[in-house]
Amino acid sequence: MARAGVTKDRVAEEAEQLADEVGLESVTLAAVAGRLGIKLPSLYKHIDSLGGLRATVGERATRELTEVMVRATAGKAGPDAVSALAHALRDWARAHPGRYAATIAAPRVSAGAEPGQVQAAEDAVGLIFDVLAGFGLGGDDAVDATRGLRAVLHGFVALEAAGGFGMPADVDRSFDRLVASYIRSLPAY
Amino acid sequence: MARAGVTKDRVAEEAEQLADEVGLESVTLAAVAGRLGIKLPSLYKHIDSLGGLRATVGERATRELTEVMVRATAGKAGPDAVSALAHALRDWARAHPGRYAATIAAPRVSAGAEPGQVQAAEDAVGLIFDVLAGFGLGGDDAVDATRGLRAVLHGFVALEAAGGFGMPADVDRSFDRLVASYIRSLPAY
DNA sequence: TCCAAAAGCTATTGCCAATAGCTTTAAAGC
DNA sequence: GCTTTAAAGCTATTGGCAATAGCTTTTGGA
Repeated sequence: MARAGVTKDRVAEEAEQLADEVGLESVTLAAVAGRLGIKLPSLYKHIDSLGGLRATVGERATRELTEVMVRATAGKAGPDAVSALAHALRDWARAHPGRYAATIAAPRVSAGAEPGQVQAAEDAVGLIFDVLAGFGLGGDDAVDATRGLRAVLHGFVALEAAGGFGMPADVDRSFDRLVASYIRSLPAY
Repeated sequence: MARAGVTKDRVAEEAEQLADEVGLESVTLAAVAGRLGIKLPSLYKHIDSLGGLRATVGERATRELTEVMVRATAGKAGPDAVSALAHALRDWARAHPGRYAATIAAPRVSAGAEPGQVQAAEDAVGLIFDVLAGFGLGGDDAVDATRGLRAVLHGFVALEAAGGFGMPADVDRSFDRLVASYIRSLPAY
């Protein structure tokens, strides 16, 4: 009965949606199969393993996030571009928490990472690098600044997602000020 | 045969060591029990559940990290204190990756968090708050600056632990510059 | 010395990932 | 239009794990 019409992409899409709903760690193959209307073992006609599916989700999510940031920074430069990239990343991460988590867990280059995954991660970092290029940074300075921005953005988003910030004060404002503060520091790199 | 001499603290210690060795997510009750020389079901005489054990590890790790940061900042103030706190946190996180991960996953105040866990998390944040107090910050400014420092530190440490930084450039230097950059931005808060 | 609570055990259940091997569908070739 | 075959589904099974039930043994205090 080969008629459920399941494809690798549909499996990945369902896994992504589920990850956003219940958390990346709580995605089970049984639940993904159930959503697709097939039984768990049938999934193995489309994936290698749970780990492989997670890696696929990570790569797709990384490409999606990169695309979102590219659009957000199009036609902008300097502080405007950095600010737009920062807010685009946070907005997307809040809308897609499971996908976002997959982008961080993904680039395990140490283990046997697929070329596509590595490329996707490099493209994402490359975009940040390019956006910072307008500040006249070169060599190690640019590397340090890129790492700094990635740290600032991931740290804030991850703590926010983990419920690490108490209710009271305005979290949006805290983010705005952190990003603005980072941008002001760029000429010093 | 009540003679293995297992206590709640010993269970937590073994879970912590295992978390540092294989990762927090890969800690199984079977492995913890094996290390203690007892069978898995016997563990339930000392813990409530796997989730409860993870919460206990998180609380203990938060207290340990706070203590490390307190010692590192003792007798220091201003930029020196912030820098010492930052480096103490990163050093401890690199030495104890599983424990560190537990400190972030822990403070799920939204769900039913134990009072002890909430207190431990508040103490840790309180220390950062106090260290930043020397910069003349008050009210929301202090909250924003505290969130900013937490984001910077967690982001860098988490990306580093995930293998997010490619091999080449000196990671220590990137961290030093990010922390210095943050400290320079403090008067502007 | 006794006895009751603490701490261990075996057995069992249910969920999950993964594999083996069978069946059915559907498309491609004739 | 018929046949063949690969793809895509299925059931059955295994092994690991968390969790619970219920029994046994130890051991410290009355």
